[in-house]
Amino acid sequence: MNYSIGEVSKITGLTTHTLRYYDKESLLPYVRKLKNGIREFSDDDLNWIKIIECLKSTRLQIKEIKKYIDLHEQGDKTLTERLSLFENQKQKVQEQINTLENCMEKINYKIKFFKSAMKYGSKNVFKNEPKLEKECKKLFFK
Amino acid sequence: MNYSIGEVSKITGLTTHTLRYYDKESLLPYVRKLKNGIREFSDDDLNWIKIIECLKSTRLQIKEIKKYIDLHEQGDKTLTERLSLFENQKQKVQEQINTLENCMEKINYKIKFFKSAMKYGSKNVFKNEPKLEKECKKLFFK
DNA sequence: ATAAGAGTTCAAGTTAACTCGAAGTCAAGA
DNA sequence: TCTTGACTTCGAGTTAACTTGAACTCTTAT
Repeated sequence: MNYSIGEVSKITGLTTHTLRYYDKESLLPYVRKLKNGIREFSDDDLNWIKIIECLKSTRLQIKEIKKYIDLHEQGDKTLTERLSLFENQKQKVQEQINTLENCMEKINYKIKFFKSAMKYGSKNVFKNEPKLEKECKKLFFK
Repeated sequence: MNYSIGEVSKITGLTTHTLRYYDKESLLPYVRKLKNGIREFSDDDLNWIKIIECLKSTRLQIKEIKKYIDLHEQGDKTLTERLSLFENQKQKVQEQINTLENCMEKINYKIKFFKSAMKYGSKNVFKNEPKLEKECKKLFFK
């Protein structure tokens, strides 16, 4: 299947402006252009966009993504480099997950705290629920 | 224990500039000031900073953090609001974790792919490892 | 014939969260 | 006495990733 830039915009939620911006930044190296200059997106291009969104969600900067695409275009001689780029990124993503899971614990604690405070008043939470006090100490005070 | 701004800077890795900036933005509502205007940070303040860092890592904006702090300062009548703020945030964090775990799968696939490509050449990976082809389809093509 | 949707270049604006520097003050310690 | 580290205000600069708009062209469908 082929898609116009407008269709891709609808599918991905990115504006046509943003898509052309990505193209200009050479993040979309495989998008064909017809003789009249009109971009023709393929399913593969949609997948590239998904990969870009994926990498972006891990806070990889556009110039880093570009770097990866450049390597990709240079073929198999850059495999080692690409491997280490991804191993590096894997570690970063793992760190982010750990951080978020840590936050999640804190958020869950807070939610429990607020619920208890709505019952007893915030000053009486620990009196009524000593477990929460322990949890609090674990989370915010080592 | 009490800490000067310089000490807090060393402990947290934030510059004194940033700490004063946070203070100005009222993200540090409990930092005392001595008569001579010098900030005196307590362990509680250090914990507040940890909470800020935690919320920031979930991409909560400073003005949202400020909003939470404002609610906090208004006392128990804002408990419901704070609860829903955190429940909202919990959902967002869960989404982020899901996204990252999805990315992680893709990254792991890529790593396997690169390793295989280094053995067989990128064009021969699927010939030699049909499992990878399946995995590829699962990840990038629904 | 005209509107819709595609294209181009180019420059400027936006937002968040700092970041930096200047310019000047104040107080304590070696 | 002088350095260090704290303070203040103020304003400008930075970076990333868009975002917007202008100004103009080209093609195709109604």
